[in-house]
Amino acid sequence: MASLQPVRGTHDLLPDEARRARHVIETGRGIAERYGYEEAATPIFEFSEVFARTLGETSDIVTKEMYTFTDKGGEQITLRPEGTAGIARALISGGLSQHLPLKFFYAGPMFRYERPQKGRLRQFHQIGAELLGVGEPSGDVEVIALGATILEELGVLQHTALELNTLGNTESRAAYRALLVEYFSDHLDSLSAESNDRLERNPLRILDSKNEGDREIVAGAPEFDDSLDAASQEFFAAVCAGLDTLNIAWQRNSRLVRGLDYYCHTAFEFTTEALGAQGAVLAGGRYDGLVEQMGGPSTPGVGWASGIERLSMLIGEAPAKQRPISMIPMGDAAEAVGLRLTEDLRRAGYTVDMGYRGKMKQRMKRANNINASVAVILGDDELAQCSATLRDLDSGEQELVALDDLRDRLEQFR
RNA sequence: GUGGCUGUAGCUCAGUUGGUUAGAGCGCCUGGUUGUGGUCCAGGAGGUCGGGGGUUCGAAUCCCCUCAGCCACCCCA
Repeated sequence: MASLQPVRGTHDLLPDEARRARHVIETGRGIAERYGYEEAATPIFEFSEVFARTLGETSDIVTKEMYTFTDKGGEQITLRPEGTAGIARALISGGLSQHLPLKFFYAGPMFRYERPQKGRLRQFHQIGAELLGVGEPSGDVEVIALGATILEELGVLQHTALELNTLGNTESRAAYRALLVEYFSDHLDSLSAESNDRLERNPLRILDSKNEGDREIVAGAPEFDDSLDAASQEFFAAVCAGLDTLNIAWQRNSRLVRGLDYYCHTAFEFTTEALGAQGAVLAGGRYDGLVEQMGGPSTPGVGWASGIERLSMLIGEAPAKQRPISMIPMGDAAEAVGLRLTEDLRRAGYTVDMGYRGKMKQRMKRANNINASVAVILGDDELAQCSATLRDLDSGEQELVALDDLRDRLEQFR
């Protein structure tokens, strides 16, 4: 076995898998454009502070998952663990606030130092969408609808369920958090060690604990809805109503919380059973406080991200490759003619393969292996008549065609 | 980061209580066909049994360490 292993949690995208990833990205990009989202790309590394400040000092991502290093200039740099912070930073540093609302689509690699598992990698890829400058619930609806449409187009929507929750506005969230801390503090001894830890850092997370003992205690915890003020309730109701209008099925999950500090109001996840413990396929929410927290003007935002590898695992086979035409010259004279024909056809838009060596049998075999639809055979007999033999590789039928007519005759094999 | 399972040819796997040159199917290469693939027949190449150390006359097989994948926790995409 090769002693050269890829770095843990990374993997190669060989053509088969690359094609699937490309299909996911192109589908996402195409649909995002119909919704008015334009592609944007931010650097894959930023000053560490961009993530540390926005994701929350106590979040898991910041405390243990960031790939951080000091560059040769002494700067603290971090490989991006997610896409939203970079977009927000770009909004501020590019002075884009005066062009709001802005609608961005992005695709690219993300990095998190985690223990790898199926559907969980250290370098993984996401597509994502961000809507900036829209504080209305219709923004949430649009963003979720975009996600649903992409999943549908990829053929995976039926394998997912949309879970929806609200975290309320800042005031409601703070009030609920206080109630939770008060409640759980009375049960400190019964809570798991992990949840004790969470009480300090992110008490909402306890609601989502899978620990049996925790669940019993959680069952008696205060309900989020009781802490929601009128404005927050109204907002959530509007989002739900919008989804209903669009016939997007959803279910309330009052345990659904987000790990990142900047989320408020809507939180959602399209989840699946098909990926083991990694249920989230496409997830996001509203982050009205983020841009301001980074030092920019107060700017509402809502968006989501989706794991390309996870989507790829759900879609099965990628669309079929283009079937090439196989050029098969026999001898030096034919080689030169074949080279020229191949180039002409390629420039005319055909996909053409011409081998670099080998006897006819080997070249035919290669034509078969690459799933060519037709072989163009050029030998002395053909050249003498300024013609080529076309062999239909599916039917096995072949015919002599004048070189001048070649391009037209190949039209049916495109 | 914690716990568990796994690791034999390019791929999927077999390998009997430790015993001689580690096997199969698929794939790959060559020939049967001086210019005809996909079917068929014949032959061939390819493995330091994840890596390192140990026990033993002898290790793919037993023990320890390590790396990687997978599963659960955690977290999420």
